[in-house]
Amino acid sequence: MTDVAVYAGVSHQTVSRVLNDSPLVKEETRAKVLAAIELLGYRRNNAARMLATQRSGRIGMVSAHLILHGPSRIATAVQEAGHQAGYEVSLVSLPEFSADSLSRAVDRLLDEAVEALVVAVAHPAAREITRALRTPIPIVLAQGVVPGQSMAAGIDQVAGAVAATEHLLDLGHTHVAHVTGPLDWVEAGQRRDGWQLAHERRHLLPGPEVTGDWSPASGYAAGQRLVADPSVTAVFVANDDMALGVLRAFHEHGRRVPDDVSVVGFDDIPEAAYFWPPLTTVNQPFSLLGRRAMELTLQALEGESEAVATLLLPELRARASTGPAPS
Amino acid sequence: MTDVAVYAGVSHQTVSRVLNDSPLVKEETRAKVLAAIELLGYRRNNAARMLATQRSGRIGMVSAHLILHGPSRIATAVQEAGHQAGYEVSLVSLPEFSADSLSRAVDRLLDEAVEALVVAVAHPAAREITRALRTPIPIVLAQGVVPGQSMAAGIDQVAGAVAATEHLLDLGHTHVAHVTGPLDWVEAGQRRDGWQLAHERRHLLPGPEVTGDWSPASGYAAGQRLVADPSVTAVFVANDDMALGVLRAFHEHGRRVPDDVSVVGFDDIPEAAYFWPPLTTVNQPFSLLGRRAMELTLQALEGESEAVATLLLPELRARASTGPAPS
DNA sequence: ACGATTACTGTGAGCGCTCACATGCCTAGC
DNA sequence: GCTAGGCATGTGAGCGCTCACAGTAATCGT
Repeated sequence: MTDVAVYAGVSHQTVSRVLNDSPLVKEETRAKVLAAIELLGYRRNNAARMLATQRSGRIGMVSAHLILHGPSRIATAVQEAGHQAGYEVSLVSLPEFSADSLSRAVDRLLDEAVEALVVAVAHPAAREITRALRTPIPIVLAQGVVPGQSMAAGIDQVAGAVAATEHLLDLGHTHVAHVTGPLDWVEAGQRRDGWQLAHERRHLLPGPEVTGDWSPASGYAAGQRLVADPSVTAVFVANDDMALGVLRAFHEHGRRVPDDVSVVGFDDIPEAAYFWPPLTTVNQPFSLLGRRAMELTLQALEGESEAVATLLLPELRARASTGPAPS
Repeated sequence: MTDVAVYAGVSHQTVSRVLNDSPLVKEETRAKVLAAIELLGYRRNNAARMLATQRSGRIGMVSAHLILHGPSRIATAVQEAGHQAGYEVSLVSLPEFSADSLSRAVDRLLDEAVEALVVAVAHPAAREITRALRTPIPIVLAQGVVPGQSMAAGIDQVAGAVAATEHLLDLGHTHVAHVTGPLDWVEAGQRRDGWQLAHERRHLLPGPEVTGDWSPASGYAAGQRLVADPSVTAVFVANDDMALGVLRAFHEHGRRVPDDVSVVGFDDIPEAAYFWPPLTTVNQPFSLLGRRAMELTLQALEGESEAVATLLLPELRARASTGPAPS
């Protein structure tokens, strides 16, 4: 920086002003400085800047299972929203779901002097752990959100599951089976709750429940068990990947979809519309969620009072995999 | 840090030594310092450390289309390998494929003082742009790699495409149709080359070629065009997502897979084995690629001579979507 | 024509750490 | 008993930037 200053014939402070777009620098001087910067290939040293300003301009995000559709969409959306707000977003992904690995990830981010933390980990323990953190920075949850929680943005999983289940009940099915996700995920539990709630509201007994792990393979295994039960005419599967496995199991056993059995998924992955048959599913507004989470973060950063959780509404996408109950 | 030093009754330098695991500090003193750190909730200021050491311990990665399977797998693998080597990995994703957006992403990373750059962008221009960069840091390519290139790790797309095509020719098909990816992706071109090469080697004429954009929707559109051609008994599709669309188009037109027509995909996404029928496809060793790219990066960081590109071999996974040519 | 304002630019300290070096202490060797 | 050498610790400078403040020159009003 001194080099630039000398070359442009000004003081280091003037160079600093040019770099920070200060309005109090003469156009002519600015041009000289800019030219010197260009010529010398100068880049401002961010570490020094951070040290002097006591700010990092960085927001930390911790996420898990980035290979899955939902988490990866959320991470992308948060990152983009952060960039737009002029922040750098550091993403650390958890190798596994342990308290230990979470706190190591947070540690890592704290070392980078992040000014806020967005936690998108669907494990119920995530809430407690992050709450127990003794740091003054704002923490926003973007997954595994329960209603009424403060500083959190989520998608209403219960509402989505109710919509999916009701869609099937409306078609005349008397009960709906359910393939759950791993129940240590907040979302998996909430989708299961919604499925039960929809039955309760109509005074119906829910169909059988099988637990999966989000993977197509687990859906396939679940499907094979459901095939054995002839009373099952409708299945609500907790995500699209597992629904794919369920569809395959039904195909293999000659059960036609939707003639013999209807299937609904969750997530609306890009592939879902091209399954055979095209999958009725629940679309989640991930991009919106990312933006909302970032809004909350920025508000907190500006010292606004703690906002309450926002729950966004997912939306049913009816396709060919669901039809009236067989008579 | 001074606070800690005072509290522990030592000098700031001793605290620094404890923080850096220096062996020249007495066990007793170390314990005192550690206690003071714990009590005061002290965290070392990384910005100051970077400023003093002139090192950032950070590797930059630029990637595009993180929603797609391949790119996201590569990014995850690189990040993990970097962490294991004690580096922080900053990932910036490109909103689009322009030279401008690439150089902005690189700028962003250079601002963070990254010590090396991993570029995983499949666009041919990426190579030129990064090469033209006037920075002394090592740059490693992890996608869009052509053989013989230096400082790059890639997966041999041509070999994969040859394997896929030959698998079909071996089954007695006299020619294979091809659904390409967007041809401004290096990988899409290379898979197309491999498809042609396999035909040439057997002195056969390749079947029709349709261009897609990686999405299931584009695969579906391509499938509808291929259905119209009764001579098409085998299709090599440049990725699994498009293959899904192709399968659906065939289903809709009553063409049985694999009895009437065989389909091969590329990528081996987790869903592929559960398509209907299960999709024969080409598995790419993404995790290995990520590790390899990081190895190259670390070598370059240690000042080793420029290594030549590594090309990893993908592997055909034969499943039920391919069968003998109809007689 | 003078001080009061405005517009721009310069000065020096300090952010929190590590580096190179200086110092003090203890043990071993003769 | 004295010194050479190793171990443990302390000292001060400086990394590259921004902040608060102190100039200096040009402009204005009366």
